[in-house]
Amino acid sequence: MEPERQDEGGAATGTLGKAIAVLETVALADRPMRFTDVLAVSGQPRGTLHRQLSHLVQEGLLELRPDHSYTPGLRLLKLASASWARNEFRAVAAPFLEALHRETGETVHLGVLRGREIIYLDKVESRQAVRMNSQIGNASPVYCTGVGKAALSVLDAAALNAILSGLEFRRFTPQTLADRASLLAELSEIRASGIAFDREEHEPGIRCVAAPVFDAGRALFAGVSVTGPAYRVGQEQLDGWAPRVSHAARAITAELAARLGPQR
Amino acid sequence: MEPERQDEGGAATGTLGKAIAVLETVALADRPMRFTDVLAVSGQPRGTLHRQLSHLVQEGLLELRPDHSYTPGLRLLKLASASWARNEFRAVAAPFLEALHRETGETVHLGVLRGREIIYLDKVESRQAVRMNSQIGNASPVYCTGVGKAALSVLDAAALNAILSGLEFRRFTPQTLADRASLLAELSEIRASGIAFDREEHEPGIRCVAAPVFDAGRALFAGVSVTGPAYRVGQEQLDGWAPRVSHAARAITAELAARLGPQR
DNA sequence: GACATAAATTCCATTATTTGGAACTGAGTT
DNA sequence: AACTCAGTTCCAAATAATGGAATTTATGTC
Repeated sequence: MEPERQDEGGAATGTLGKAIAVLETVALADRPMRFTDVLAVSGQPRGTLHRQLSHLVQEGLLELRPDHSYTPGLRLLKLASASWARNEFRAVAAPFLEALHRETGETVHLGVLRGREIIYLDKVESRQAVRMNSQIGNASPVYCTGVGKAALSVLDAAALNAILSGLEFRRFTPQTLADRASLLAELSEIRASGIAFDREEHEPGIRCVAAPVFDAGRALFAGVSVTGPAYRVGQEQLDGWAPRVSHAARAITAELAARLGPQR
Repeated sequence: MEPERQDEGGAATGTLGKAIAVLETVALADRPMRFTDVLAVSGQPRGTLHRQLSHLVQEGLLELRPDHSYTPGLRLLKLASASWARNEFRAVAAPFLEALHRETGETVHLGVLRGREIIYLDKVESRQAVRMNSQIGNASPVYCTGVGKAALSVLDAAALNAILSGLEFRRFTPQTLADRASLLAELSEIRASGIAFDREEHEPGIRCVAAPVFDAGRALFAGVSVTGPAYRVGQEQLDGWAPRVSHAARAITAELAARLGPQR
């Protein structure tokens, strides 16, 4: 057995960590799971898992339906609601994302740099509020997403270096920038133009334009993007959207400085 | 010390329960809390609390900022997104709530009966997506809210009796129905009309019209409401909205039966 | 800049909780 | 009636949490 993980963080969180892993398994599943379903993926002994699920149910984080399937509980929804409403960065950016979506008609993302990955914080997809899609909270590589490259482009040399060293490149598509030199070259172009593209570098058939959003004082490096399918969105279209994306990104950056900057 | 709680559920959830209590304290606070702030409300020893917070941070449920304040973490946002998107009942009702809001211009609520309380599941307030307000997940008394009385009105005698026995009435305003007899009388009127009002019975200056939503097969009893301030919304206005509210409630109820009913 | 004060963090023997294999229950099937 | 499978309960052993006190680190004051 592996006694330690090499990842950042380090120490084990004991009981809580296992319980949250179970919670996440159930909450992120695309359909209600029954006891045996959870047992199969959790890799824990029956007795242990049963007690963990019982505790989660008692706490209101999960709900046990009459048919013995587990679903997210109302208390989780409450925490959900609160953490969503109180994420300042997301809240500041939201109206700009909406505007960008109205202007382009395509999917708009807000992603933030976290270690060596991009985590999606918000997404605006359809005009009707189909908010909080499951994409939110998910991680993607920095080096082959528009938002990722945009965020990298505004890092200082030291921080960039810290991320690049130890970054493992994987070729997702033929277009993926799969080595340090290509990425660095691309980043200096992005620094010059203020715009990053994803030309089917992560997923075949998916393109995007992105621009950086940041608040250096808070070590916040992020990006906004407009994404579309390649069959409908050509390079000219991306170029056409670039000014709007850039404008939105600068507006959010300015708003961050104004709203969060002059505190205490 | 009290060895047991008389509340439903019973057994203690040990470590997890305490950790979640801490998580909730921080996540529901209206501003970032520092260690001492949490210590003051948690009532736990320093060492214990510190380890709990550390674990929550390591799990990504909380985030520790450079200024030593704790805020909800990205993993909580991820769980948020998922549990929000996957709550079937909320998702089924959402478009009808939107429509009701467009028709009335006032705040629309969706609340569900949980034990002896109403828990708010969704809320549509402004046209711009200010969704997931902090009200969501909060509990209110059944006997003095429109949604609560609407939900009670569709319960069968046994279930209603189980809730009423042991219900403690509190007079929030001069209009509050603060005893069983008044409430029962009101409920039979609601049963006859299919419409419940809150005439400043819970909060002074706040009125609403509500109608019941239910899926008896799943023991789901809920309600939708349109709420407004008394200075702007008179009884005539509530009466005027009543048909629309009632229509929305029946539409949701029907949709539930169609979407959730014929499963397995 | 040095000092005083408060806040945050670490330590570790004690204590309580989790662990997990196995036995039990009950519903559905052959 | 015997069999299977999902879910639940049990309890001695192993493990993780506890919490008071000491230590380090931040913050404010003169």
